[in-house]
Amino acid sequence: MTKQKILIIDDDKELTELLTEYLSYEGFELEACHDGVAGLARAYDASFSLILLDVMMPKLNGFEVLKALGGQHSIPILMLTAKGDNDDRVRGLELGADDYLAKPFQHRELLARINAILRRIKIVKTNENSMDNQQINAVILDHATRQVFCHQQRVELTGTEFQILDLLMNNASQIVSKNLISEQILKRKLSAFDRSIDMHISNIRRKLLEFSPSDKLKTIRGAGYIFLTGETDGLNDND
Amino acid sequence: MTKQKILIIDDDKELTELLTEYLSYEGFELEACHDGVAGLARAYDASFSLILLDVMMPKLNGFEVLKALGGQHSIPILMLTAKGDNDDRVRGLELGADDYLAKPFQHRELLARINAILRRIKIVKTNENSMDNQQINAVILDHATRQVFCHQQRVELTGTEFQILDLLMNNASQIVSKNLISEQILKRKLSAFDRSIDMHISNIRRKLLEFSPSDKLKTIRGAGYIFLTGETDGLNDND
DNA sequence: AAGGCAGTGTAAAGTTTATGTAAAGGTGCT
DNA sequence: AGCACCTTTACATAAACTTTACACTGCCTT
Repeated sequence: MTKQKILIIDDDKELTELLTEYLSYEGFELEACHDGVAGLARAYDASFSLILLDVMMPKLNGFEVLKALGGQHSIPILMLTAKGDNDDRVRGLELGADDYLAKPFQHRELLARINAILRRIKIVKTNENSMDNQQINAVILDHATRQVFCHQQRVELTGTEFQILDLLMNNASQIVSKNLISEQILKRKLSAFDRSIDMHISNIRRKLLEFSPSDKLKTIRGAGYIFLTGETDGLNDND
Repeated sequence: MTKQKILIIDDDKELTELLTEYLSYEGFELEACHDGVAGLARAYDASFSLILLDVMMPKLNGFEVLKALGGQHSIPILMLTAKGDNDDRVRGLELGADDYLAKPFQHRELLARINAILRRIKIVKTNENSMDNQQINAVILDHATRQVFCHQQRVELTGTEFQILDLLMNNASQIVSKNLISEQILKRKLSAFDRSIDMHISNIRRKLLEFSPSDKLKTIRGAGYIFLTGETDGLNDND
C-alpha cells in the first residue's frame, strides 16, 4: 500500500512543521496549507486520506471550511483547536468533522485518533466487499458472487447445490434431514422414491473431493446429512 | 431506513437508563448490558450499528473487551470513562476504539460523536458504490454526459441499457438478480415470462463486445448477472 | 452366518427450465 | 409518418434437475 496523505490546514507554521516531521516519521505524507481558502481548495483533492483542520485561522476559519465542504465530504476531518470548550466541539462534529482534538495535545494522541479514523474506514471498506462469507473446514461460501472455494480452489456448483451446501454449512455439525432439504430448497414434500437429494449430495461430494482429501459431508443413515467442521467433534470418519 | 441499534455496555444502571431514554428519543434503538462478559457476547450481534463501552466495569473492563474483540471489529466503538486522562484515551484508541468520551459528558456531545461516526461510515459505504465516473474492466461510465466507453471507444447505449450497466457496475463482482434489475430500473415486478431483461443484457453484451475481446457480463443461471472486474477474482471465464 | 431389506451411492438417460437472440410487434415522441 | 426504444414472441440451445437402474452397505431377522 502506498503512503497515506494527510492535509494540514493551520496557520501556525511552527506547529505544522512539527506535525509534518512527526507524522512523516510515522509513515504519512504531509501537505500543509496556512489559511482556510488555500486549504479548502486542496480539500477537493481526493488523494488525501485525512484532513487536520485548525479552527482559528485567517480568511476562512475551520467551521467555515467545514460548512463549505457541506458535511458530506468524502475525506475524514479531524479538527484542532486552541479552545477546549464543549460547544465548539459539538459544533464541529455536527458540521461534519469526524473528531476533535484540543490544543495542546500529545502527538501520540493525535496519531491514535488519526489511526482510529483510518482504521474504521478500512474496516468498512473491507466489509463492504466481503460481507456474508462463511468459512468452515476449508470450505468458503460467498453469497455475493455465489462462489464456493475449497482449499482456496474454486468449486463450480449449480444453484441448487449451492443452496444445499449453504443449508448444511449453516447447520454444521448438526444433522440436516432430507425432508428439511427438500422442503427448504426444492420447495416440495419429500416423496417416497425421490432420489434428487441423494444426487445433489453426491454431486457436491464429488466436486468438493476434487480439492480436498476428506469427505466433508457425513451420511447419517435414515436421518440425513451433516457438514463436518473438521474439529474433533467425534463426527469425523478420517482421524 | 430502519432504526439503528446501539449497544450500551456499562454497569452504571442509572446512566444506561438515562442514555436509553435520551438516545431513544433521538431515534435509536438501545440495548444495555451491565458487565463486560455479557456485553462481549452481545457485541457479536451484527445488527448493532455502534457500541458505547464503559471502561470501569466488573468482570471484564472496557479495555479487556476491546482486546477480546481484536481491534478489527466491524461495529464502531465509543468508549466512555470516568477518568479523563490522556494515556487512557490513547490506550483505548490504539486497542481499536473509534472515539473516546470522558464522563461526565453532555448528552449533546455524545450524540454528536455518535452521529459523526455513523455519518462517516455511511459516506464511505455510499462512496464505495457510486463514484460519479467509474472505470472498471476497461469500461468507463460517465454519469454527467451519460456516455459509455469501452477500451476508449464510444459505445452507444439506450437509456435503459445505461441504467442496467450502471447498476451492474455499481455492484461489480456481485450477483445482481433479474428481480432487482426489474424493480430498480424497469420499475415493475419481474413476471413469469418477461424476457425484457434478457434482451437488454443481450444488447449490452453485443455492444460491448464490439470493442472488447472478452464478455464482461457473466450469467449466473437462476440467480442473475455479474459485471466482471477483470481482476483475478475467480469469476472470469476467459483465463 | 446367511439372507433379506431398506437406505444410500452414482452413472446414465430423460425431462424440464433458463437463457441467448433474431425478428416481429408495440409505444411514445418529434 | 418516421424513428428510437422497449417488449413480446418464437425457437434453439445449454444447463440444471429428476428419474431410472443397478451396485453396495449396514442392520435386522431367522
